Amino acid sequence: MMDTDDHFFFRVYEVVKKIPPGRVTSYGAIARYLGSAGAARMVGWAMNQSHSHPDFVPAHRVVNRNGLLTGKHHFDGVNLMQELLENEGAIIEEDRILNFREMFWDPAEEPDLW
DNA sequence: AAGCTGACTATGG
DNA sequence: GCCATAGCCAGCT
Repeated sequence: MMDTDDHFFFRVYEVVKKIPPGRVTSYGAIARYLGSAGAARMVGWAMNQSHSHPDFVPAHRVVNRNGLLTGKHHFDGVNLMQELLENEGAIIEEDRILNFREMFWDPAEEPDLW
């Protein structure tokens, strides 16, 4: 485990930045990938602080396990998150990604990341 | 220092 | 399939 602790947020950003356009993932999937299953809430917190990260972090591609845009209220515009996702091919209705299952991207199943 | 909070999730009724 | 409950972990008050 080494330095995973201090770099937890950093690692979260690294993973989020690797989410391909047109794909989305969940907080839990990221936490699990980082070896901290159950730290899904921390991933959410990391997103909350993502503006502090020097690089662009596509936080809009991270939603909860139901494909619900739980973090939309944290974006500038109320519908900014939704618009960004729709621009990438997501079909959203009432803050929920209808084709979530089809867009889902699990970092733990991506050999390229390892 | 102790308790609350939250961009979560899994489980049971 | 929807609602309530309980773990979860780190930051914030």
